[in-house]
Amino acid sequence: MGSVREPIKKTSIEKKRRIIEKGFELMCDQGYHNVTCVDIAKYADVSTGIIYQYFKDKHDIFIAGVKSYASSIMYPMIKTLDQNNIDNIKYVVEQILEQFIKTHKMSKKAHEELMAMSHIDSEVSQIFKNNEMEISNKIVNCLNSNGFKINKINEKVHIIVGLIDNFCHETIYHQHDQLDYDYMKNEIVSIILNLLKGV
Amino acid sequence: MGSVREPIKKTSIEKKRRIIEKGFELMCDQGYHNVTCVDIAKYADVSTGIIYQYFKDKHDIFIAGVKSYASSIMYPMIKTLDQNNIDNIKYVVEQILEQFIKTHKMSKKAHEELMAMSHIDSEVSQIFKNNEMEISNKIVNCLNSNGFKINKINEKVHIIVGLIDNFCHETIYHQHDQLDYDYMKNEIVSIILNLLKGV
Amino acid sequence: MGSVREPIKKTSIEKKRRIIEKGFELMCDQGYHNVTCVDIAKYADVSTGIIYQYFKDKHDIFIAGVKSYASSIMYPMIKTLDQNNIDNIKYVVEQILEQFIKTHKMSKKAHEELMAMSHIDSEVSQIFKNNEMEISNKIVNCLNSNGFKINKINEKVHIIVGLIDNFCHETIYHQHDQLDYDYMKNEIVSIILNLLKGV
Amino acid sequence: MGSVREPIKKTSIEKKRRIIEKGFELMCDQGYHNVTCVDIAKYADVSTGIIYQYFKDKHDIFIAGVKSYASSIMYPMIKTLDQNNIDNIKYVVEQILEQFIKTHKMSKKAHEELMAMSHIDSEVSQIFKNNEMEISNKIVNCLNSNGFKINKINEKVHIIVGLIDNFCHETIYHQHDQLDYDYMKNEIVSIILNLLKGV
DNA sequence: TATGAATGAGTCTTCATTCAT
DNA sequence: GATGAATGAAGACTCATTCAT
Repeated sequence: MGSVREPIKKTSIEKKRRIIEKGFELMCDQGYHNVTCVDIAKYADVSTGIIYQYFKDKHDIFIAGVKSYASSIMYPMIKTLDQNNIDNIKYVVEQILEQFIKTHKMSKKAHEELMAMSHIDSEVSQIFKNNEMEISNKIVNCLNSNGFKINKINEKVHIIVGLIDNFCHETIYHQHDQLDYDYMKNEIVSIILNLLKGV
Repeated sequence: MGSVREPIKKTSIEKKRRIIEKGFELMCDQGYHNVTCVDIAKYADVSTGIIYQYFKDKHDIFIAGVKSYASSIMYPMIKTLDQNNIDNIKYVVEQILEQFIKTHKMSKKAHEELMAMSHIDSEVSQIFKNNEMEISNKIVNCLNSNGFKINKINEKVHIIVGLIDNFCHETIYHQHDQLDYDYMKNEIVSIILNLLKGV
Repeated sequence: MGSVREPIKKTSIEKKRRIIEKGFELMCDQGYHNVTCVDIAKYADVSTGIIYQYFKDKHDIFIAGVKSYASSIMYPMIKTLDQNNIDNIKYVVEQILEQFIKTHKMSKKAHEELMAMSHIDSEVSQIFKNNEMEISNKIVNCLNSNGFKINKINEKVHIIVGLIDNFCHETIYHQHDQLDYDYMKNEIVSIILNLLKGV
Repeated sequence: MGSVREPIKKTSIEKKRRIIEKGFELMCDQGYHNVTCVDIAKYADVSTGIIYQYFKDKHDIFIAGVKSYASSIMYPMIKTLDQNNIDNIKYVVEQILEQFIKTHKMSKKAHEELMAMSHIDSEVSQIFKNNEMEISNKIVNCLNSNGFKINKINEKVHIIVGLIDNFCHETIYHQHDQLDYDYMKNEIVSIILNLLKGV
């Protein structure tokens, strides 16, 4: 009964990595439900059989991809938060906003598919929830260690992350033709700064 | 080439309605991709054949359900906006927020499935985009006709709708254990009022 | 248990006739297997239900059409054979050949479908076999009553009918580009005359 | 989009061959329209899935069968034509006639189904038209290379092939009870020889 | 008689997963 | 370990025929 194995040889590790990378790419591009395991095998240039040596099923590949993707978009954000000692808080907020948009723009299609899946797949949604939590905590810590004394800081950071997220999606996907996005950005930054100011 | 027919007789119209209602219910509950047309037929207590008389395919049923659902959640909101002459703006905002949450709470499962689909199905996303646009316009009109002179009103209303939407989801789905939702709600209402105040 | 009924009222008789005519037309045009009973009902402008009052099933309609068609192509041929007292046998043969081609040209599509069905449907094939037999007998009688004393006349007439049939199909369907059809016709007429000459 | 694949391994080639052979046999026996792909799979003792790896659909299997069948009935005829130097033309003609009948007798059912399909399926009809053309050309070449100088040879050979074809069908399928088939055969041979004699 | 909506068994087709090599 | 041909259960869709009105 073919249970999933962990590859040991270097070539095998590389092969598993390629299945995740290519498989995830394909599923994001074509949609999880529109991609077959044979498609993935072909695209990753491996045999169909080998997939079931390293993964339980198609879903398993996707989850592996999501995890890898999630940490990859986390990484630059965390780096930004770690580097900055917050002299100029406005600058930092703007930078994070920019970074967020940039990261999402890199893979619109992937992001859409992921958002979809996060709504119907509890495993995926858990990964993203954890991610968001981690980012929120990072921000809270960052603020604390920079001497900000903010009341109800967790609640505020949640609102902030939501604002950023929304604006990001608005910018990338909706493209309401007549909206002045620069104005919106400034407004959002100002709301955020206001939240961080107060008691 | 069995093209889709529109029922004329009263019993048939009722049957078509039931397919939409029951089919949508089932798809939202079990997930669009986990439900077959035979399932829908059984659940709606009709034959499989009749489904293909009134709908092109499963997707067609879903879209019909989405449209019906979308207008059903629109209706109370619009009514609230129409009724109110805004004496007490704070009261109105709070009311809308409450309504939004209430409406969504009524059908959590449906909402998740719909959010998922709106990310991968352009037809669904279009319906929601239109919906959001309409609500935004309603709000803008409401504000204007109540004598509010607000600069960049469209942009602001978009930010507001996003804030409401986020808070609503946060409240219903995430349930971050230690967050003080009442505090968050007040904070959001205050941000909104601030936005509506300014030039 | 809806057994087939014979219509009595004039409008009903007319309705049955229209089902045969239109149904046969449609089946010949689109192919027996590509036409549904609902198609036929629509095309004949009757309800689907009524079809099963007058016919056992789809096949039954086709057979009725075949019978009607078969006698309709028989009719002119028989008339020609009846009219002619064979003064000039060559002239008569040529006339029959011409008539045969003309009749077939009128409904190529129908004829193809009929030929197809006659190979796989014993009822259809029986109708055509009877038809051919009748024509052969007619010819034999005609020749006899015109004073021809021909040995093995049945065998010869069969060969003749086959020759005519072949040439007719060749002319209408095959259209081998470089063949001299006029020459072929003359050759065939000459073979026929030769057959009729001998002892 | 599962496109058709060509088997490489020996066992697969054999499997594809069996699908054609058994599928064609079944379709000829039961009738093309009365056989499903599942039937074919069962009869050929393969899974339904594999059928769609090697063939587009049922029709595709049938065409493959027709091609294989067509060349198989061509082969002995061509061999006869190639072998003979025509010392005794009458003997050769009789031999061909005999061969034709024998080949057809071997698979009456198949032949009927094929004739039917050739009337409604352009792909099938094309195969047979090509076949007939090839045989005609073979005969023409054979005659030429044996020193026969025949005017309008193509036209005559077409008439001859038609005569043979007709007689063959008459013999096998119609079985008109009172006809003297031996006499008919002699008559046909004599007509053929007459045609080949003349300028 | 007449209607045409409704039925559901039957077909085609796909694809996650297995297994002989 | 690796392959990819093979499996067959399951889903989408059709249509001859029935039946409530």
